[in-house]
Amino acid sequence: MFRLSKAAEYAIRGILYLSLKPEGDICGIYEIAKAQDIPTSYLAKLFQSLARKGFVKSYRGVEGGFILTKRPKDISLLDIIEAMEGRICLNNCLIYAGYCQRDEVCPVHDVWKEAQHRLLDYLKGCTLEVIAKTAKIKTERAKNKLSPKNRH
Amino acid sequence: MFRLSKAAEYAIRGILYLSLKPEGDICGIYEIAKAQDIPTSYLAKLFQSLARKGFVKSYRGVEGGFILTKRPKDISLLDIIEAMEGRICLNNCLIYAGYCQRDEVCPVHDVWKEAQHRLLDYLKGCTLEVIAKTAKIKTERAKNKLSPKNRH
DNA sequence: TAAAATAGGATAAACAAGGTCTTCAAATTA
DNA sequence: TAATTTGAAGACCTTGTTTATCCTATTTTA
Repeated sequence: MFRLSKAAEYAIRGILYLSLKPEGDICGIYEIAKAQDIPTSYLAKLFQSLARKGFVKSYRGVEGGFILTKRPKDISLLDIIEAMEGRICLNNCLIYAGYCQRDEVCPVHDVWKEAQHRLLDYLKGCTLEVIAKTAKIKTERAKNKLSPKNRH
Repeated sequence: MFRLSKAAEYAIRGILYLSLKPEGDICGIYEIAKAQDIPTSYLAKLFQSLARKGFVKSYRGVEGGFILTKRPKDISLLDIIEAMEGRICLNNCLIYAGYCQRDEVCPVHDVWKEAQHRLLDYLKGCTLEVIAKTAKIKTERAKNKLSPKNRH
């Protein structure tokens, strides 16, 4: 199935939330989880791995939490996805050059190669900075809708 | 994980093989499986489902087998993939309009929408006819390599 | 009758999504 | 300075789903 795992989805949302905070703000896992409606203990685990991979820095103890270690313009969706799921690979024949024995005969191989290239290219261009701009517009639009009835 | 299932992969190769046969040729599952190096009984099951979905027609009994029921230019990779895996959905928020409650606030939603659109568009354009052309070139190139020293 | 599709169940392995519990580090307080 | 508290780190566990097969009958028809 061609679907993003929840792990990657949560990681993206979590990091995006961090990136929208004032720079240098240490932010606890509970706050992020609450704000993004993600199971806290699960998100904690994901952030541990994000810390090991250098996306965030962790602070233990009272007032501990996480901060972003890169600038939003230097983090793309592709970066986060690959950190959580490993390299994107639309088909087995693309695992690595030479993996697929049918490579030189199989005409479908090239199709996947091209499809993957296009997808990666697009996701690479989607940095947190770019997304944050959309976010601003969206939340403002949502605010304007703050008439009586309004669920989170 | 973002990967095509073997079921879809096998189905694509199987149908592609059929499409390269002279039109109207009934072709047994064993031949296809052998030629494409796919477990026979597994491919049999896949072709049953492809028959139910109208891609191929089955003939039972001695000399039975399958034929293609559509023209190669009317079958796209997307058709086959969706037949085997259901609709492509890069992220949960795209399951159907309204499924994702975060839809109007989530800035990542639009990215996935666009990415999915691009992928679908590309796969839709990859018909068996188009692929068959590449196939011809590839097999000829492979044949020419039958001289002593010639790697890639 | 023998070859071949049909129908389906059984399976093991991998993966996804989450939870629990203990340990470690930092800050606060007594 | 020692104890307490807060919160991340890390290891392990559970449960359900999906994948990829295999296998065994049961038709069908040349």
